[in-house]
Amino acid sequence: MKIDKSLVRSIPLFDRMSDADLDKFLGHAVSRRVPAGEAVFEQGAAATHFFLLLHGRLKVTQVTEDGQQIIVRVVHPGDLFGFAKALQRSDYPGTALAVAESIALCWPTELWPQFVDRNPRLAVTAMQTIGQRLEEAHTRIREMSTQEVERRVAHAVLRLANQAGRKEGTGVRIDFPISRQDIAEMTGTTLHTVSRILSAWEGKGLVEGGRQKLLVLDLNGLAALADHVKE
Amino acid sequence: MKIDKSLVRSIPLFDRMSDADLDKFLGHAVSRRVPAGEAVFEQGAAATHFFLLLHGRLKVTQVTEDGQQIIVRVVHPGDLFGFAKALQRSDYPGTALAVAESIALCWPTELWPQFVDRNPRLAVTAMQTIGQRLEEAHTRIREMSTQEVERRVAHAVLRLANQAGRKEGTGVRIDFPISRQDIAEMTGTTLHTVSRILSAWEGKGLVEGGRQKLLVLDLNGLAALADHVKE
DNA sequence: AGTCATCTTTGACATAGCGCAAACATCGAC
DNA sequence: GTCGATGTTTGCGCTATGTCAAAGATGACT
Repeated sequence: MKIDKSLVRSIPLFDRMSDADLDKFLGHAVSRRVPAGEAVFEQGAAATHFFLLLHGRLKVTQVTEDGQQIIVRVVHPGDLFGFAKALQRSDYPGTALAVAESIALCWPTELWPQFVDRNPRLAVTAMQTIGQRLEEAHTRIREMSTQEVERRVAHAVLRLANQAGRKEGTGVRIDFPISRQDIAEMTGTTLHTVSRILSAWEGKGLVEGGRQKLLVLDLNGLAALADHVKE
Repeated sequence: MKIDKSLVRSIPLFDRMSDADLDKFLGHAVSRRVPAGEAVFEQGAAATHFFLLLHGRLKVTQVTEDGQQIIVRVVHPGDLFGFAKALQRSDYPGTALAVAESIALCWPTELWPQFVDRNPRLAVTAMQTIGQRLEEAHTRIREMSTQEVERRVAHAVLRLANQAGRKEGTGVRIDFPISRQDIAEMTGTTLHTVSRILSAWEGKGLVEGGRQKLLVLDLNGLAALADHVKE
């Protein structure tokens, strides 16, 4: 298996690993193509592998007992995901669904302890990564606790623009198919409300919508909305 | 410094550490008494130490730019807190306030890497701990996204009863001073709404309130409320 | 005992945003 | 090009909750 090392190197989790160890690590990996709409793993399934996204885009979702769905996070190229076993779970807490054609590296979870034993730094950096996710989660909790829907949506869109934005003409295109429903599930609201908000924004020239499309025209304007303390 | 090893042993983070290493670890600790109402550290301050709560109770809070406060979590005896540096932050993301007279062990953050180097397992178990917190955060996000206030409050109270409950007569007493405002900040609502909800519950004989007091009389009844899918 | 600072309760009112429903747009398949 | 599936927009009414306000409780301090 021949894998480009540069992408792997670029992610903090591996940047300090020796070249030999990295080769060994990659040697155990299997790469897997995932067509859009297909799941890499399902919520509740045994956590047999952990993954690194090389290309494409995934959304990790959870479904509540009563059938409601939320988007836990979006996985971008270079992100590690399906970490469950390392966090002492035996099953995946969510479903990872490809929203665009994707390619992921897969390792059997059993290998994780070995890699950590051989390379203690790995555990440290992994912990930092998780720590970052924890912070993001707290940010989200803070927003949901204190901000009204429009500001939350503004923040979510800005984050997407940062993480998955591609310059396009006057604005920034969100670089994967995303529906109002998705945005609703990321911000804790309904697709109706999101639709209304985006329509209003479109009226003000802040964004430009479309079926599963979003183009941000005025980042500053959006940021103002997101930060603006209503007076 | 003489410290009782049994409590420290009982927490997962240290259960696999050798006796010699544990002694060394504890040898570097300083214990600190924190009177109720005083902060162990403040949001934004340089993360000079990390801590282990031996006795008492803390709440970790964050304040938003516009002055709103939320409670990130409650720290119980045996919990590690003020972890910031291990997660690659240089400052504390929140304030840790003693809600009851407390005693904490303190280590300088610089020691963390040493301990990890000497004891790689430590990093693994630490990561598991953080992973658990991440899950809790996601649970909270899920609840805030999909459940109405009353159910969220029910869940929060049940959690408190589990983690800080002391049997008392017919019911379970929440074992530290907690205000309606606190519960509101844990569930993303206002103290008014919490007060109304608790009053209603009191009417149904589920709980018994009081100034900064809460006694749960009917755990099952509350659980029913928490799980009940409204039909 | 009395005073004060904090909490708590409750009422009245306002409204954000949800649920429901129906029309409309877009895209891929045939 | 037509059709069907899937996503989007928009109107309308409703209600859960926030906001504002004021009146009790409770407990600490002197």
